Amino acid sequence: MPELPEVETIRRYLKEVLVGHKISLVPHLDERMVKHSTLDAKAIASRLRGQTVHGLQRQGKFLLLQTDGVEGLVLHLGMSGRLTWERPEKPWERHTHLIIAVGDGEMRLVDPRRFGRVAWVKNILEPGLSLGCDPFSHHFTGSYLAEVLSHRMIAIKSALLDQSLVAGLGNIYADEALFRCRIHPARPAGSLSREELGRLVRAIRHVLKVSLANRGTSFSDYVDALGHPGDNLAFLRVYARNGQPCVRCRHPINRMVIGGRSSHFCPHCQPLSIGTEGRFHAKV
DNA sequence: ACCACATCCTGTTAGC
DNA sequence: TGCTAACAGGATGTGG
Repeated sequence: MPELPEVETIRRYLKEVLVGHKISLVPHLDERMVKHSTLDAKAIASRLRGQTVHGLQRQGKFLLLQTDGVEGLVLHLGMSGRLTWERPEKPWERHTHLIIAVGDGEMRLVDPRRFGRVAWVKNILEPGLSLGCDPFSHHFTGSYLAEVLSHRMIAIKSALLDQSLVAGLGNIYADEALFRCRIHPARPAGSLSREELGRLVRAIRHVLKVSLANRGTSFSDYVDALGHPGDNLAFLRVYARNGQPCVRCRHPINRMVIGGRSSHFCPHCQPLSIGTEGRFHAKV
């Protein structure tokens, strides 16, 4: 599933081929992908035609296409969405829902599960996505997390998936970050100490940075704008590794459902009981 | 305000 | 072997 590193990898490539070029045509936009939009599919297609692309920004897992004027297009890849750069003569793949023809190529959105979305917004710089801190922003600190998580009983894993708190994490990197800083995913968010929150912030930045350097994790669907998989799968230490030995202590990795999402962790390195880490082995 | 759960969707996998 | 059912999850909406 495309999370921050995957979306950013796609953005970096598409930006180069799109910016400065004119949209000649939007030959296809499936109405079913247009959600929470101020314009319907037809209107979006006719509005984009003839406009020049001025930028492609990212906020969390959203991509923002800047064209002429202050309005613009918001894209989200959902879970199975792929955004690729193709030759116009290449036949449409099954589940192609959006095609934007620019210069001598086409940007295509293919999304079998249709969890992704396309929306036209009145102000592309303030698209109203209600996103929390960018993990790489200097505002994203242990103090920030302490403030937004204080007295919250929600599992820290669920809190990390809440885009209004931290923008860009998904299931893979939430699990990986919690493993790195040795915090159990089911811990109540408000129970984490300031020291733990500081570790968590550094762990989140680390796992995202490593994945970005590897051009993302190709677990099931993800490929970059040229259709190439990312190289980060080999760097995952807990995600989808249930039953396999922990890379740190050889205990088998556990899987449990938290907030309706599968969570992977080492029960030895990430004890649930508080106040015992580093001194005792949790018994549970 | 906070939190749990249902919803959307289809390709893949587990189970009988 | 072949079918069906469960599963996967990002954002949003609902209801407690």
